[in-house]
Amino acid sequence: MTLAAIAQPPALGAVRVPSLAEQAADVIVTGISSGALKPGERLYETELAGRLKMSRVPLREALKILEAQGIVESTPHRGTRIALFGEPRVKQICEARIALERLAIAGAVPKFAADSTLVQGLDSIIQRMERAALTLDWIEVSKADLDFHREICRISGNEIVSKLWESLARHVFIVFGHEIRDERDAAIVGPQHKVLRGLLILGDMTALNFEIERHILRLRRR
Amino acid sequence: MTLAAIAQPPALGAVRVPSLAEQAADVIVTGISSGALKPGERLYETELAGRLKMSRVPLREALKILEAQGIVESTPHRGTRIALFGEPRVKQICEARIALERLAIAGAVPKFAADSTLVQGLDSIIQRMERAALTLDWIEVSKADLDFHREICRISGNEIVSKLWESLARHVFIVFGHEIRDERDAAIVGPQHKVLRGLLILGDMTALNFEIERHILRLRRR
DNA sequence: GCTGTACTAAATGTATACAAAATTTGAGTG
DNA sequence: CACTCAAATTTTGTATACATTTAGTACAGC
Repeated sequence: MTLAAIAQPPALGAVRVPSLAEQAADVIVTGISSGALKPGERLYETELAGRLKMSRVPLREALKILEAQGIVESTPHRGTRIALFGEPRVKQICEARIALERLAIAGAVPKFAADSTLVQGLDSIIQRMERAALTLDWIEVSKADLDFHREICRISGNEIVSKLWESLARHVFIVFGHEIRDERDAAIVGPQHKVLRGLLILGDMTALNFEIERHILRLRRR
Repeated sequence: MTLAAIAQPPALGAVRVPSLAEQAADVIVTGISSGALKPGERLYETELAGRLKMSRVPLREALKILEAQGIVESTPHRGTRIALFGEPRVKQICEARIALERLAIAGAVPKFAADSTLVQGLDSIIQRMERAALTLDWIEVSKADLDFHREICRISGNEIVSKLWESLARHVFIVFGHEIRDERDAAIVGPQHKVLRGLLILGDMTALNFEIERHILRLRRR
């Protein structure tokens, strides 16, 4: 075995250059979130590839990823459509999110107890979130929000939960994009996450199980 | 809008001809489950495509799907490897499965109460399972097992849960493949699912939440 | 006038070919 | 003999081109 093969993590701090397929998937999801692409809309491979300045091959790979995640639906020889994001779907996303995040939190709590430096990751994300909230940059707020919860999944060490979260996060990002938010929301988005942060350190699972549900459902009751 | 576009479900009873990418994904998963492909093993696109008698394009699409589902891991320009399925991973899969299936069950119970013909789907799957168990055809038993739980997800009407289940089911299928089972297991696999079937009709959520955990964890304590 | 069918066009599914990146190999040097 | 550097090989990433299937359309038959 060679030395390079042992150093599995790519240089540890290496700049991950995502493939065109991953980039395309992100652009499509961002497009749906921003409203440029509408739920139910059909995606023509040739046209979309042209707009994204790439060939059909990486675009198709992106569509396969998004299909596996439930963002788009495709039937053989009949094309690909963006999934619908109606009220029932949003409810389902929230339900799944609650279940998944409870798992992540349960796994993360002992890690926070064992290593007190772990909160720093959350803190810097909250900072980023609050900075973005000041300028009402909701896209950046949403990304930081998702990063916050992604970080909890990562810390939990549960790779299955992390993977499922990646699917769900794209749905949530799209739902976030369709929400209408104002200055009042900007004021509370930071404190909301600080509550979770505090409870994670305390390790009070009862309170966490209650609070994470409230945290996720807060969006829907407006 | 055309008529064909309204009849969204492709002919309702049409034989879904899966694309080569989907076929390839299934073959790879089956290969991991059967031991032909080993966890940690690197997958060379050209070689694998040759063995599956297809070109690299659909194979790569398959790998993107499997990567999104966490079955394989790939880093740009450095290839794709089969994920490791150690003891912690199996535990994580079971945990996620319990959380997900509880959601599916909660959604399915009212549907069973509203339409008494829905159980027939479960019954025919159990029949299939028991027939396969008689000949100790564990691959078919596993597939029927997964179909049973997939059917619950479908009946729940929760498409998010269904989608996440599709990811998880492949992990479970691989874990099933690594289990060693004998005649005694063949005798209990049917009754086990009949217990769930009965509780689903009764609609006793407390018992279901308890039983589904026992059902899933049974594998691990051996 | 309506139904059914053959034909045309377009979009998807797949294969081949080329470009870029990384690992491996080996020669040269300290 | 170990180490460094660079060429060569391998492998992945992407683009172009071809085949297959489906949807749309016009026309003939009833």
